[in-house]
Amino acid sequence: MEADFFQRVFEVARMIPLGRVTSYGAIARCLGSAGSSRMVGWAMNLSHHQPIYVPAHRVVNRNGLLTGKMHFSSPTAMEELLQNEGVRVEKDRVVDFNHLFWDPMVELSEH
DNA sequence: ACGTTGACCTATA
DNA sequence: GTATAGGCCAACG
Repeated sequence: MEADFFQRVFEVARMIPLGRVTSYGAIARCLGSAGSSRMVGWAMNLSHHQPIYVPAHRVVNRNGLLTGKMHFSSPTAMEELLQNEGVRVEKDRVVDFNHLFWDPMVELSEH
């Protein structure tokens, strides 16, 4: 069950519940490559080229900052998508990020 | 082929 | 608490 790193990232990203957010490091750690958090960002970049829908807007950095919003169709598309799901975004930052944080490793482990 | 960049994180001072 | 350094691996020029 070893798929490409990017493929796995897409899988986890799709598992993110609606109205929840996670971080690159959490996904990278869940995949076993804790230090490869940067590759998660690259994977998200390729997510737009993927046939499946990948909610890249639900993935933010450790500080809950929308660092990748500039890579979206529009500079405001990311926060608009998040707010559309009920996630409050202020100044390119997720409000109550700690409360909305979704750790794939913990959630999948307890399941 | 080599050097730089990048949607980041952790550690140390 | 902030500031600085190192690491990570793939894509781009």
